[in-house]
Amino acid sequence: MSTDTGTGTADTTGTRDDRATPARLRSLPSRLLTKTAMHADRLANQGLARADARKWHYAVLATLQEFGPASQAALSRRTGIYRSDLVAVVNELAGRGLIERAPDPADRRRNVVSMTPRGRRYLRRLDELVATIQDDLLAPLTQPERDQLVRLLTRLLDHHAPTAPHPTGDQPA
Amino acid sequence: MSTDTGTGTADTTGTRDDRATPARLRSLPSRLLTKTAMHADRLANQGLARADARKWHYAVLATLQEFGPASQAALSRRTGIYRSDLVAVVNELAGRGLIERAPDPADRRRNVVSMTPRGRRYLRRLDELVATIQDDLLAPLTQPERDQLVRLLTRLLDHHAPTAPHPTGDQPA
DNA sequence: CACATATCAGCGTAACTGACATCG
DNA sequence: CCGATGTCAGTTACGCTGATATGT
Repeated sequence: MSTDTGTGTADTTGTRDDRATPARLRSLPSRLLTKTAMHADRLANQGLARADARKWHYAVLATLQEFGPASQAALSRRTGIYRSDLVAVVNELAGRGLIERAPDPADRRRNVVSMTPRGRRYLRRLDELVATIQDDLLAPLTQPERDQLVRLLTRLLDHHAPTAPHPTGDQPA
Repeated sequence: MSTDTGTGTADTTGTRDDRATPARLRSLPSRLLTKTAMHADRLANQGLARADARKWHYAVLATLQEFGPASQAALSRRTGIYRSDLVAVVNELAGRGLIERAPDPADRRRNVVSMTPRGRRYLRRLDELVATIQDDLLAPLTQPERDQLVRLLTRLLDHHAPTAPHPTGDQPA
């Protein structure tokens, strides 16, 4: 006993039960995750847009601050952004004077990317924005609930992405 | 006291701390959501691919079964698939004989979409696949934990998508 | 020679927008 | 004339895959 309107009671006429999500989809974990992530992304993008930034910019700057200057390859591995896509991000950040890209004298293949003072100030602003975004996103939850959510998601993620080894040389994380 | 390697201890040399995600990103709820959703999507796609299906196909078929025959516009609202994109999905499903699209005699703008017997059988198969997928996705969690996760996500979603009104005529859900 | 780095060019999918003809 | 419906064309972002030139 559950879902079975079968082919019976139709709604060919149109305007009635309309616009309701079917039960089987409503509580599908994978769907819930996707939809919620979508809203989270929207919030994040809108929020960061207030500083003309996107998630990638924040990821790179935060990584630079926590680990210090690094090559683009290292940045790629740590942020989870593909080497190929990272180029554009680095270009943009460098173009705005937030980071600097200089050839590594020790290894001439590399670019050493480092933050500028302006980049550091900018990152502080982004940190605030990000904090606001998370708060907005998690608004309906109490603090313990938020912690629980983070724990549950972390466990799912750790289980499905066990410090992924990478065949090609890129990292899909 | 928390995160502050500042510009100090660098890693210009390359191979050392490499490949670790910065603390500020690691537990960011929005990031966790996005990443987890990404893995969930991957699982769903892989799983459904075993029956040459995608999420949209499942959504449409499940909706048809629960509400009976409906116009494409109604399907769009209930599934959250845009009217424009729904066309292709309906084409595919119809092409495989899983649904039927017939002009509505009562309202000549409409197509009445309904499932065929073959579509019903197919949906049963998809239902099994989907169940397996969810189980795979939630593997690391106990049943109460799974329920909790669903509850938390549902609350987030309900809060941020309060039966969204739609300006244009499409629904962004 | 095998490997890493930076870069570029391109693909597939998904969400989304706009326009348009048809019809109520 | 307004609004809904089905359809098509096109945009943007993102994840991901080569391939290539250079250097270790």
